[in-house]
Amino acid sequence: MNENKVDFERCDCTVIHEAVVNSVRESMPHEESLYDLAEIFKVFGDTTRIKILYALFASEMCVCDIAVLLNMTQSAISHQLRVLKQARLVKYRKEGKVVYYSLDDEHVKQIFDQGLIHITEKNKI
Amino acid sequence: MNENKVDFERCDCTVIHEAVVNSVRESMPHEESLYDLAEIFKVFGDTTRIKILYALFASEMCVCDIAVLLNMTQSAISHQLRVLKQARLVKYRKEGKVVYYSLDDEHVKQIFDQGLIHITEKNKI
DNA sequence: ATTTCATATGAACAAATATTCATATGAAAT
DNA sequence: ATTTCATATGAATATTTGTTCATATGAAAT
Repeated sequence: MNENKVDFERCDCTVIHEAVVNSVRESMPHEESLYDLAEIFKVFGDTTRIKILYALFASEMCVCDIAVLLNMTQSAISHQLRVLKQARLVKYRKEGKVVYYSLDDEHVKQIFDQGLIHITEKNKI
Repeated sequence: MNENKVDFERCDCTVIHEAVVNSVRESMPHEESLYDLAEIFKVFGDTTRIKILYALFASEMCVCDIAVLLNMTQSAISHQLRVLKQARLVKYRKEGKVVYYSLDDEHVKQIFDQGLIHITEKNKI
């Protein structure tokens, strides 16, 4: 009796498919994994950082080089490099005053390529 | 003379490697592609949307089901579904009052998998 | 030692974004 | 026709996030 409908307080509507919800719930990855996944994509979700990563695909570069290339402030670039560093997407080496940044992840290119496939797929209406 | 150093107004430092900058500049994709790429990843860069997409990996669901599953407001889910719809990541079909959402992109899973590879890679210190 | 210069960083500000709340829409049932 | 209910949506709010500005750091050159 009433197997298919349940009332939850959190939602302002009556559930239609309890069985589906329960089944899907079990198939969901852990909260933490989902959070981490969103965190990486958040890092990729900014034009400046995407540009920096693409630049580093081509060559290791110092902060100032990147700033000139992207026509942005040294400070802005430095802040974004910190984000990329924390996400362990880039690494660096120091040479005197100059700090050279380079890619620290072989998967970035593949992730980007998949993203581009999505774009081109959706654009050919 | 002075082939390796140039002064640009936009950057508050003296460029070190003009040759590198010029070379990298040529290898950069078009501004528009980079923008579009960042836009998709921005969509993936939110826990709620990631959860919705994972739920839809498992099964087509109506808005209310998703709200209950994720323990969130129907309104919040509806707003996020709109974002996913605009990014053409989900599609829907109506059946009376109920609207069923499902995945509209075969690449999402692959993009997520690449992201997860990055996570697990980086977590094994 | 002092100056110079590349980079890093904290605080402030502006812009973007997620959620909530109230309400609209529209289809089915009464 | 009116009510009910699933979903959509606009406005308001709260939070996050990117850039700027001023300044700190630290290494090399003077």
